[in-house]
Amino acid sequence: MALGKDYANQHCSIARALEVVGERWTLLVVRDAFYGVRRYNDFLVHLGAPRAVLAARLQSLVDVGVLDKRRYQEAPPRDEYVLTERGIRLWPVLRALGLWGREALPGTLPMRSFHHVACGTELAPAGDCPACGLAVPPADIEMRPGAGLDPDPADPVSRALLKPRRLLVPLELPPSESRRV
Amino acid sequence: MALGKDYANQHCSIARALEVVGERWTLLVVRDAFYGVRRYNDFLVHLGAPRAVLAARLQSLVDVGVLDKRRYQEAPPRDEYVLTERGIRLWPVLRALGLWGREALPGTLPMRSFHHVACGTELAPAGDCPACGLAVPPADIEMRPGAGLDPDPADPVSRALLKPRRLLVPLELPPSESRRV
DNA sequence: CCTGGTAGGTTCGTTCACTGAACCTTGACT
DNA sequence: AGTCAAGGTTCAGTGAACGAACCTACCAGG
Repeated sequence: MALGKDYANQHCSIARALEVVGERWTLLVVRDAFYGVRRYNDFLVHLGAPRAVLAARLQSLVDVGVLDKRRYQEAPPRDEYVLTERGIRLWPVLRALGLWGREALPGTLPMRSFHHVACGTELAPAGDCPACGLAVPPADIEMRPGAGLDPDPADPVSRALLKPRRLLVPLELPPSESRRV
Repeated sequence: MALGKDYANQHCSIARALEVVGERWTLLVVRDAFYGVRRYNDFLVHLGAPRAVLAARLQSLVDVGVLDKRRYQEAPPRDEYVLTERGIRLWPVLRALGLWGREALPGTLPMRSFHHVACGTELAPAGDCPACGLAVPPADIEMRPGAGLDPDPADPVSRALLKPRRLLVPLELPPSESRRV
């Protein structure tokens, strides 16, 4: 958000958090990372953000320790962006935002639902499993598509996200798909 | 965020929520509303946002039904901005952000803690009361200042927020205080 | 009647960030 | 040598945020 001076003297944890993840696109990048997106180009086609902005956001998320940039291939050199422990702790924020967007805003069909991978039960609003009575970490959550999703999206990342998927599992696009940008 | 086209075709509840509350200052306005701030000038001195931006944010929050603008005095005409039911449902978002800002970001002293007003117990991360085993609505939460707060802030709103306060209770500033802007 | 003060804004010029398009680099493949 | 893909950077144009000044309505004191 490039705020610095104004938010800095707010003496407030909420303001501090917003300094880090409050800029445009930032939380959507983190959301995609939970959905398994790891590569620059996949973020790009899924978000539709300008390349320069995406590069800046990825860099700043790495700088604050939310994402880790790591080499996954040497020739040609390719990096991927993976959520750190600190980034994974942002899940309750995304969860709360998504819940509010779905329930408090009018005329929204449910886009995705989140289930405990061990038992299939849909998670309670607080993020725990009603059946097991346990707090469910993001790695044990399965995302399932809902009625509000576009059934035939244009970009390959959205198409891959139409299938039920466990959070944080890297998204692997079929080679034929990655060509359609 | 004036995004419209880009976020709009994201088919995602998180993106929809961010369209509404994702702009700079917006969530801090909502936070202040939870703390009892209701008047334009109080938001202004506490946030330090430009007047034009604050006016635009308040108006857009009224437009989307998060705040209600209502006349509380006729002569001279004075309006106050109060959280609606829809706005109050944003509490889990602020809670999650504040928790992350405090626990995941380094070097932060706790600024405020939140307690169940019925028993005084500090709330669990999910927002429930560990002693009573109940989900606690914002109206039953008491905010208490923590070690990270500036003990002698410049503006009267920050000074008023140094005392333990129940959420959503309107902030009444002593007349002598409101003069020091 | 004149001045001053307060609440709640609007207007305006400057600065800064976002946008979209084009371009660049590295390495693999043919 | 030419082409392709990934992952960027650069750049001009636009829109939003910023800070200061100004405006309006009302009341109080001298």
